[in-house]
Amino acid sequence: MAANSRFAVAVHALSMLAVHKDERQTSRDIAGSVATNPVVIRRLLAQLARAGIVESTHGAKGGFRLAKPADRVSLHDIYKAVEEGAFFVQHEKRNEKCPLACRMQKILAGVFARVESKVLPELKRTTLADLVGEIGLPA
Amino acid sequence: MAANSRFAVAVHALSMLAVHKDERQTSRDIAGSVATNPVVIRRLLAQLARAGIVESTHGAKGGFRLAKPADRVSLHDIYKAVEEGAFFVQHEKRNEKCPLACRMQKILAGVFARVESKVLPELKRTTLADLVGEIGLPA
DNA sequence: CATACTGTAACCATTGTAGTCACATATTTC
DNA sequence: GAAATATGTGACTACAATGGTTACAGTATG
Repeated sequence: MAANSRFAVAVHALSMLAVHKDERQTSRDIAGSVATNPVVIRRLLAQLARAGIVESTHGAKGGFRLAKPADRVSLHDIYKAVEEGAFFVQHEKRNEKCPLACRMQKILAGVFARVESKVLPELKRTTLADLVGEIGLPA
Repeated sequence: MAANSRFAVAVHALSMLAVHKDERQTSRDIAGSVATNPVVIRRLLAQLARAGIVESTHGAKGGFRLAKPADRVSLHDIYKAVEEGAFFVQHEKRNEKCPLACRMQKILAGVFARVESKVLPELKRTTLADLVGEIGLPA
């Protein structure tokens, strides 16, 4: 893995929990499906646990499960939990003495806000349950 | 600068060219406003030149200018020129023997495509001229 | 020819992410 | 209670992307 695939991996892992909603899944199980290291999964799911999306139990027969029904977990919840910040980033330095540079800051903020206002509703509308529905029948 | 601010810097630089549309701007001029190194600007504008968005001339009195009117340069054109790939990225590895993992690929692709279908029209609709219009009157 | 530009290679520093090992802690099972 | 099985997390390595910088070849102007 090279690029930032945290969101994709999170959705994959959570879909797995949603499909097997009656058994706990271990980080090893999930890592097996995602083809990565269990520690990577534990770190990612730790963030999702802090966001109230999953629950974990230690010890034998332990593992992870969803903390709420799949139709109450939106992609936006997941995104917020695992990715920080916005889709676009401004350059933080600029020449404060340049009038254009100073105005660009607000203009770019406006552009980014407009784009985000298109994306967020789509992410909020889609839930884990929708994705699981697309899978067809669970294994 | 830490994060990926190429798109923001590109918009900043191009706005500058749009505002001063009768004089060529040098990479040094632009770097002065953006507060970065001229080479960084030249590298970025070289990509925009390949995309047909700016033109450059070498030598004394040389520099950069827009290759077409500001109302014919959309933010989408700029984005395509300076950022590669999509907004979201999938994890490329997965357990090919796991039925869920295999289906996740298509499901994620669908999700990402839906989000993109919300973003692209917004980027295509907005032009450099729109941004320059927001600046108020040029210096 | 001197000057003033772009284009680009080369290199360094920084940062973010993934991957890995190790281990403290918690829970179940026997 | 001891053994087995989990999570949570610190520490470390490897790697890729980005930005910043220096240097220089090529090119246009006057």
